[in-house]
Amino acid sequence: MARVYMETMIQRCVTFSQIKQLQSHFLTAGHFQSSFLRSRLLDRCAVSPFGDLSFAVKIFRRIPKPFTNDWNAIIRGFAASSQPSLAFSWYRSMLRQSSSSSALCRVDALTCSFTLKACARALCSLATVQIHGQISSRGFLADALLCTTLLDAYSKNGDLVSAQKLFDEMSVRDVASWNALISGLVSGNRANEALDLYKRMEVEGIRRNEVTFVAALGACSHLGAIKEGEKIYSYFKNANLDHNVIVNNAAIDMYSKCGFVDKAFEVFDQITGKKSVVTWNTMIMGFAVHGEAHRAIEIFEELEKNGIKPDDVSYLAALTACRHAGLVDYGTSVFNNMARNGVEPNMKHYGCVVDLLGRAGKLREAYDIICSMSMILDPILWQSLLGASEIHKNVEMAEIASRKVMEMGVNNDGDFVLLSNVYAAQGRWKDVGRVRDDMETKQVKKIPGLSYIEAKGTIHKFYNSDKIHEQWREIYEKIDEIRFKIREDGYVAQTGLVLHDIGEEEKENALCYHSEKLAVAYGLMMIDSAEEESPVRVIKNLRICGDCHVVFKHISKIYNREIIVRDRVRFHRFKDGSCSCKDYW
DNA sequence: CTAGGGTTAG
Repeated sequence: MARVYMETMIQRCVTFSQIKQLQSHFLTAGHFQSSFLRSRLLDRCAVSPFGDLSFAVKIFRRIPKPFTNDWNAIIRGFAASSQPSLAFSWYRSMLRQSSSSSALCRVDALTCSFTLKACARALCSLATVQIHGQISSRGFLADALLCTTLLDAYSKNGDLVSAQKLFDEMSVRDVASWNALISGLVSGNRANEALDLYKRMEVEGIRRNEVTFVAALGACSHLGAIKEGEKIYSYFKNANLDHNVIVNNAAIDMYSKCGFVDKAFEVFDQITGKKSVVTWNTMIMGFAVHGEAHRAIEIFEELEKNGIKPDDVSYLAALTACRHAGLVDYGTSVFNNMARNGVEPNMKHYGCVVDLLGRAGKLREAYDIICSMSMILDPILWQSLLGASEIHKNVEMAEIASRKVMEMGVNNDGDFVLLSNVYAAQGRWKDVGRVRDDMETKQVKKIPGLSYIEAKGTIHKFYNSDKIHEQWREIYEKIDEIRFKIREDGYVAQTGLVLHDIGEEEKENALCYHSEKLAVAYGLMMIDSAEEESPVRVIKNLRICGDCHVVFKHISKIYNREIIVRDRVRFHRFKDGSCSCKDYW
C-alpha cells in the first residue's frame, strides 16, 4: 500500500526540491529497500525536465550494488543530456559490473535502447556497431522496438547500408521501422529510394501514419517532386480528419521547396488548429527563399502579434528574407534585436548578416562583423565575403577573404574563380594567371554542377555537358535553337564568367551546355505548356550561373514559359523576361 | 511483483 502511495508521490513531483524532499524521506523511512521505488526516483531525477542529472548520479553512487534499472535510469539521463557520449561510458561500466554480479544487474533491451539513443545523438557509429553485437548475442533481435532504435542509430550515423540490411533482416517490422528507414534515406540524400520505399508500403498495404507522411513529404521536398507530394498530402487529408500540425508543416515546406510558395501559403492559411512556431518559421523561410521579403516579414511580425516567441530559426528566416532582397536596415535591426529577445545569434545568423551587408556593398562592415565574432569561424563567412567582393570588384577585400578561406584548408574551385574574376575585372592578367597556376598545383575540389527536372512523372538528372540522357541529341539541338532565337532578342553570352584562357567561341561553348540549360531545354521539349500552366521547374545543386540566368530570362519571354530554378540557396522565377530575384543575388 | 524504450516538421 505504502509503495503504491510512494510511486504516486514520485509521479506527482514537478519540481526539483520536491524530488529532493522525497529522496531524503525515502532514505529515513527506509524506502530504498525497495529497488523499484529507488529506480523510479532515479529515473525521474535523471530525465525529467525539472530533474538534475548530477543529483541522480549522487544518489546512484550511494547504492552499494545497483540493479539494472538504476543503471538504465542514469544511462537514459545521459542519453538525453547535452553530453550523450557519456551514456556510453556508463554503459561500459555497467557491462563491467554486471559480469561480476548477480542476475539483478544485467544489460537488458532498455539498456541497449537508451545507449543507442545516445549513439544517434552523439554520432557514434563504432558504439552503434558494438551495441548491435550485444543485441544479437543477447537474443534481443526479435524486439521490434529495439531494432527500430538500432536502425535509427545507424541511419543517423550515416550508415544507410547497415540500416537497410537490418531492415531487410528484421523478423518483425512495423510502421515505425518503415518510417525510420524512410526518414534515414531522406536525410542521407537518397530521397528517391525513400519515395520508392514509401510506394512499396502503399503496394504492400502497410498502414501508414503521420510520421510516414512527414518523411515522404520530406523526400518530395528534396526532389521537388510536386506530383507525388500532392498525392501524399491529399491522401493524408482524406485519411486523417483531425489535422496534424507536423504533417501540415511538412506540406508547407514541400510546396515551397517545389516552387509553389502560394500553395504553401494556402496550406498555412487553412490550418484551423494550433500553429506551432515551426509552422510560422517554415512559411517565413518559404517566402524568404522565393524573394518575397515583404510577405516573409509580414508573417514574422504577425508571429509576434500572435503571442509566439520567435526562436533561432524565426530570426534566421527573417534574416534570410532580408538577405535575398537586400533589406539592409531591417535585417540589421532584426539581428540587433535577437540577443535582447533572448536568442543568441549562431553561425547561420552571422552568415546571413555577413552576406546581407556584403552583397549590399558594405564590405567593411561585413568584415568587421566577422572579426567581432568570438566563436570558431566557419569558412562560409569568408567565402561569403569573397563572393561579395567579387560582385563589387574589390580586390583588397577579395584577397583578404580568399587568404582566410585557403588558410582554413578549403580548396573549392569556386573560390579561386571568384578571386580570378576580381583580378580580371581590373585587367590584372598576371594575377589571373597566378590564380590559375595555384588551382593546378593545389588539389582543388570541383563540385560538379548537377540539375534535376521532373518530366512525365520521372526525375531526370543532368551534369554539365553530359551526353548520358537517351535524348541528348534532341536536347543539344534544342539548345542550338534556343541560342539562335535569343540572340535575335539581344542575348550576348556572359563569357567573362569563364575562367579558362581560351577563345570567345570556346568560352561560349563551355557555358551553353551547363546542367541547368540541359534541364530547361529538356523541360521545354517535354513539358506540355497546354497541360495546366505547368512551369518548367529545375533544381540545381550549386548556385545558378550568371549566363544561365540571362538565358532563362530571354527564354521566359520568347517561349512564353515560366521557369523556376531552385538553386542551392534560393529560388529564381523567370517570367516575361525578368526574374523574381530582380537580378539581386 | 509493479514503469520505463522506437519513427516526424523549420
